[in-house]
Amino acid sequence: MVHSPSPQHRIPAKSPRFPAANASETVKQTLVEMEALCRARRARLTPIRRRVLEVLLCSQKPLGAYDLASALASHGRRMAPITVYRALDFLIEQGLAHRIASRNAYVAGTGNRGTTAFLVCESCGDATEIASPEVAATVLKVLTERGYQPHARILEITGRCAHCQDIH
Amino acid sequence: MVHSPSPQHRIPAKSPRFPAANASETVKQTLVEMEALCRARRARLTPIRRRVLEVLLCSQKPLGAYDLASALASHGRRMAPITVYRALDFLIEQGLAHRIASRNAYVAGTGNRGTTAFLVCESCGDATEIASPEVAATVLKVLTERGYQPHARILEITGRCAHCQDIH
DNA sequence: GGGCCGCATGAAATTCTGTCACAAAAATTT
DNA sequence: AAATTTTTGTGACAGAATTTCATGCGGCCC
Repeated sequence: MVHSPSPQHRIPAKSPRFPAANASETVKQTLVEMEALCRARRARLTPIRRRVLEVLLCSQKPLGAYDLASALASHGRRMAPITVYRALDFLIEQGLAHRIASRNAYVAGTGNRGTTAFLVCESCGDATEIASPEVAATVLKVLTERGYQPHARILEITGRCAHCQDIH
Repeated sequence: MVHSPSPQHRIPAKSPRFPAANASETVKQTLVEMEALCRARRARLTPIRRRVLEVLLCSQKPLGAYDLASALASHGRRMAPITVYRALDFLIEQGLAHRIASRNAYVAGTGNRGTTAFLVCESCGDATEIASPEVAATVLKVLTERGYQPHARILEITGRCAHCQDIH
């Protein structure tokens, strides 16, 4: 079910929706790398933040804040919204997560804090992070042409992914 | 090369926040044009839809659905959310309005239903519609490269506008 | 130790955004 | 005129995000 053979940023293709504790090997390794990144930056990846990041990493699709809150429930009580949002704020600051505004949802990122682009499938909702220097450069150019400070963060490009074209 | 002197889509620069009835001449004219466009398309620009469109046209900034609901209140009762959203759905379908997802807000459009790009100021929230064939082309290219069907609709580019750089 | 500061967390309430189901009204078609 | 489709109205509700106040914890300075 791999969309294209391009080896870009891909997050493990395991299926559990809210994998709680059974993070796959790949996720575990990514997590370790991100921990290291945070240490290097002197940013504190606390247990809560780590757990939010882990759930995001395990999910192939963008998750809503309340999905996260449910996924991280304990004793039947789901995590308070504010807690989730605070964790997300931190992760987004660090480039470890991104907000997909068109879906009010969040995905794990790569740690890169520059301009990032996502292909969002309007059918299945899947969001694929792509590294496209070409798009980044063009956007930067347009921004400066119009007197905008190049703070461009995240670019969402809506379309229909290869997989969903077949089905429907 | 579309540099600064491009006469792109600009919406009249009058100031009233919720202009209710005092639409400027320019707005009135635009409205007439859009009415004609709808007639040509056999799309029904009903009074409600027209009023929503009018408020959007009069506002220089993106408005939230509830801003619209308040602006269109009568007898102290604001318009029901669903009514606003239904009107917005119609307008968006017709390309007469766009959703700025990063702000949960809406702006008037030009009627063009192709790919549209906006420069969104992260400071003042202003959204400027730009016609940038270059960006559109680049995005299209990337989309097809990845096997995406080129349905790209609206592109939001975040930054800080010239005006806000001075202030802060 | 005791007090202070910065930071992370917890909890409640509130507001904002958006949708669903169903009924009534209006326009279009036959 | 009757049937059908489209639009609008109403109430309830889920989901998204922020505000406000309180608590706990580690380090630090005296």
